[in-house]
Order: sequence, then C-alpha cells, then structure tokens
Amino acid sequence: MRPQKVLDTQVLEGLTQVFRTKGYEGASLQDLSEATGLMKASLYHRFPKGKQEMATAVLNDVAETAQETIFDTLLDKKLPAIKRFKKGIDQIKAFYDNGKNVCLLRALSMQGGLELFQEQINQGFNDWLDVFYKIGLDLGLEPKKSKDYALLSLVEIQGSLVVSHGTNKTDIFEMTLKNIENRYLKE
Amino acid sequence: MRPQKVLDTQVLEGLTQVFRTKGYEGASLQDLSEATGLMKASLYHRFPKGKQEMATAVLNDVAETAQETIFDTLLDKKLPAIKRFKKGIDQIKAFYDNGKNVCLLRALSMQGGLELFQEQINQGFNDWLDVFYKIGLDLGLEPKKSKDYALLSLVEIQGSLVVSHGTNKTDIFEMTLKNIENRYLKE
DNA sequence: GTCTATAGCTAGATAGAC
DNA sequence: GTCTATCTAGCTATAGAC
Repeated sequence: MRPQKVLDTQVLEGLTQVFRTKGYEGASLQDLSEATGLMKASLYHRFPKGKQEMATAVLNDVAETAQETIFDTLLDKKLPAIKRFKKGIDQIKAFYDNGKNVCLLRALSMQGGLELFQEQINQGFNDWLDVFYKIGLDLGLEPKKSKDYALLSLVEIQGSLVVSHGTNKTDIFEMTLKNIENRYLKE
Repeated sequence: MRPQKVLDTQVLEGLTQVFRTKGYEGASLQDLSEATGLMKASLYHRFPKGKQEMATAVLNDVAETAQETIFDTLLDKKLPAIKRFKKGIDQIKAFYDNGKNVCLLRALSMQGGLELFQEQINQGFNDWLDVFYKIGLDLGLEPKKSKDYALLSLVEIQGSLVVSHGTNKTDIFEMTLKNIENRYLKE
C-alpha cells in the first residue's frame, strides 16, 4: 500500500469547502480536485461512487463535527445548563465562522441536491431541533415553549446566515445569536 | 416582424421557475428551454448576452412583482396601518406559495451567482428591510425598535423558508409569518 | 422570431501505467 | 495510491435557413 498523499481529513476539508460555497451541482470535479490537492482519478479511488459519495461523506463529516462541537457541549450534563448553553452558542458562532460560512444543509438544499440528500438534510435540521428542545427543558422551559424556542432558534440561525451572506454584513449573524441567547436566559 | 410564439411574461415565468429551484449554475439552457417552450437559440435571440442576462431579467421581474404585490400594499397610505400590514402578510404568503417557493435571492446567493448578482441581491434584501422599517413606524414603533423588528422579520422569513424546504414542512413558514404578525400587532 | 445544426468546451467518470 | 490520457455526454453559445 502506497501512503496517502493527502490525509483523509484534509480531503474532507477541501470537499466541504467547495460544497458549502458552490452547492452540489455547482461543485465541479475540477473544483474538488483543486481544493483537495488530489487529481480527479485519485478522488475516484477514494470515493468510487463519485461526486454523490463525496457529498454524502461531507454531510456525514459535518454532522459529526456539529455533534461533537455543538450538541455534546449543549447537552453535557456535567455542567449547569446556563453555562453549557453559553458555551454552545460560542461553538455555533465558530462553526459558522462568525457568519462567513454558508450552512452545508442549505447549500445542498437546491434542486439537484435536495432529492439526493433529502434524508440527511432532514435529519440534520431535526438534530438541531432536538438539541435545542432538550437544552430548553434543562433551562426550565415548559415542553411546548421549548419546542417553539427550538424552531425559532433554528429558523433565526438559518435566516441570519442567508441575510448576512446576501447583504455581506456578518454582524447580522452575531447579533441574531445574541438575541437567541437573551431569549432563553431572560426566562 | 414575426409574432412571438411565447409571450415575454410566460418566458419570464419559466426562467424564474428554473432559477428559483436550481440556482444559477444548476440551471442549464436545456432546463430553461423546456420551462419556457422556446429553443435555446430563441432564448439567445431575446437575451443576447445569454444566461446571465436571463437571470438579471428574472431578478428585475421578481423585484418588480414584490414591489407591486407586497411593498405597495404595506405602504398604501390610503389604508390604516394595521389593515395594510395584515394584507401585506397575506401577500408574502402568496408570494412564496405558502412556503413551497424558494426565495430567488437565496437561490442565486451561492458562489457562481453571488459574484455576478451581488448588487441586485443586496438591493433586494435591503428593499425588504426598508419596507418593514416603514410599516413598523406606521404601526407606532420607535425607530430603533422598528429597525430591529424589520431585520428580525426578514431573517425569520428567510430562515423559515430554508427550514420549511429542508424538512419538507411548509407549515413552519406559515407559523413563522403568524408569529411575525403577532409581534407587531401586540405593540 | 424561431428553428436545426453544430462549434468549442467542460462536465463526470474510467482505463491503465507507474 | 496517484497519476496521465481519454471517453462520452452535457454544457454555453453561435451560424444560418426559413
């Protein structure tokens, strides 16, 4: 076995970058090749089923990252709810690079990608809702109110990313996160 | 002059449909041809600069539609503020076909489209902010609060469209509109 | 104004040398 | 495991008949 020229994690980083910014149809194998430092044929060696498999791998990897950096923080029962909530918000800020990153789920949600990855996209959004619901309960919200707040939080995160990106004002994202935080903490 | 086989308005409808669902890079001339009922060469006759000109025309047309159906309604000084606000919300619901439509500004906001149409996209979002700001004032909000509510409304509309679409639950969009309405009207 | 035909290029994907 | 070379199909765009 010959050694890998580029580590799997680096390849995933490159692929993620491209799919995030260009979407599924917009991402060409040439883009993916340049971003990873591997020739197209080498990408096919690692992902025999081609572009679709690359996107699936990226979706799984990003889901795992969100789980480990954000969700696990929010639900870490060793910390008091308020503390881990604030830490989680910071992680979200970092996850989206202060609003400069497009959400991968959104990027793959256009026709062409949506049909192929509907299941993972749906699962991805629902994971966010679940986690916000649970931390809401831990913060003392009634179940119904916690469900409402969870949906509202997800909607505002996604919306602020869209508007931040479209208007080129990333402070909209940060302000929105602050608002979300205040809504929970004033309870 | 030979008569048009398809009316300009119908061509624009077809183009809009495709750009909305597939984005800029994802929209092929074949897609656009099928959606409009015109051969590719005929599309080039009407839009000599090609796909980019088609997307620009669509952006302008959608902006005009938003102006005439939503913005003019919200700012129609002949009606009391509360009445036109409620009417405007209904128009927004119709504009996005109860959450089933993707927002064109968002669809064109991926890399590939964003650089080309940044100005129109930015203008589009700012038009929404302006109009919400003005109706907020008319409803009696303080300027600062009206500005906050305007941004929040835009963020929630965009976010609810993303989440509705990604989870295939369009009632999220309608519920969000209801929440936005209530936030203004309880003041 | 619309069409058929096609240019010229890039897409995703594969074969096979090393 | 990575590469060069190549295939076929699709892409945007254009030429020219009607």
